[in-house]
Amino acid sequence: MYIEKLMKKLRKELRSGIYSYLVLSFLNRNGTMHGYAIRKEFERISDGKVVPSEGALYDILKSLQKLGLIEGEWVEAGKRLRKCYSITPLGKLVFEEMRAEIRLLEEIIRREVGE
Amino acid sequence: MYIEKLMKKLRKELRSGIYSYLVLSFLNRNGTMHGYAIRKEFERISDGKVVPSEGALYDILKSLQKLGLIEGEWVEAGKRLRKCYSITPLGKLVFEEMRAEIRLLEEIIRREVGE
DNA sequence: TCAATATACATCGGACTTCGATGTATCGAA
DNA sequence: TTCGATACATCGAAGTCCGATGTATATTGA
Repeated sequence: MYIEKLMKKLRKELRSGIYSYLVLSFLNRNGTMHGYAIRKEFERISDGKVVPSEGALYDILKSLQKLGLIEGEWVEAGKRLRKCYSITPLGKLVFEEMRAEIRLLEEIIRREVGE
Repeated sequence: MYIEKLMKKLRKELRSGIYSYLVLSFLNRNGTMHGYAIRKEFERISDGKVVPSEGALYDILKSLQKLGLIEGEWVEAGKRLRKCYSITPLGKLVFEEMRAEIRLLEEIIRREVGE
């Protein structure tokens, strides 16, 4: 159905940016996590409703790393190598700034749309 | 400064989608508006803090029109032609759906980050 | 035992976004 | 008459998320 596809597209747009924010928040709270665990955390906190695709998540992780907001490190887990991420001091700073930005947007939406 | 540029980029991401949502909201509330007026409305309701660039706004308008959420019509204003937009029935429907999606995201952020 | 499922990482092309720069043109006011 | 506000639009750049695809190990239950 047309409206289904439409909403999928618009949902995607609305979520853009919020994914990065939540990743920073998870790492800020939990210390260190690997990609798969981060994805599980999205599932957990949103009841499976707000979960980036695997491809998207690794893009986000790569991007945040490139920006210096998180750090990745290869860690042995049994015979398997896992890439574990943690937030940097800059990441913590930026997280707080993003928080302020989100509050601003919430405020504007509340004023505009009501409730 | 690095963090300035960083925040600019991240702000942009966070705002993605919300612009479309607010345009629909303006048209839903005001009936008919032209592009420039929509931009002024962004300035008004956000104290100049959340305003898409001109390029971005016309892209958004074009996109919403293509999706069938708004309609554009050329109207004479003195000797000048203005393109006036209004929301379609589909647009109203989608606006409500987006509202639900935004509430969901707000709820998740509130649960995750607190307050 | 062995087959399915879950865990875990990553890349690629496609479709799409916002932005800044640029261009055109009209209007009102100093 | 010149400047700034009004008003529209397009373009390339950089970056987004997604779905598909690929690789490989661990676990579980039939």
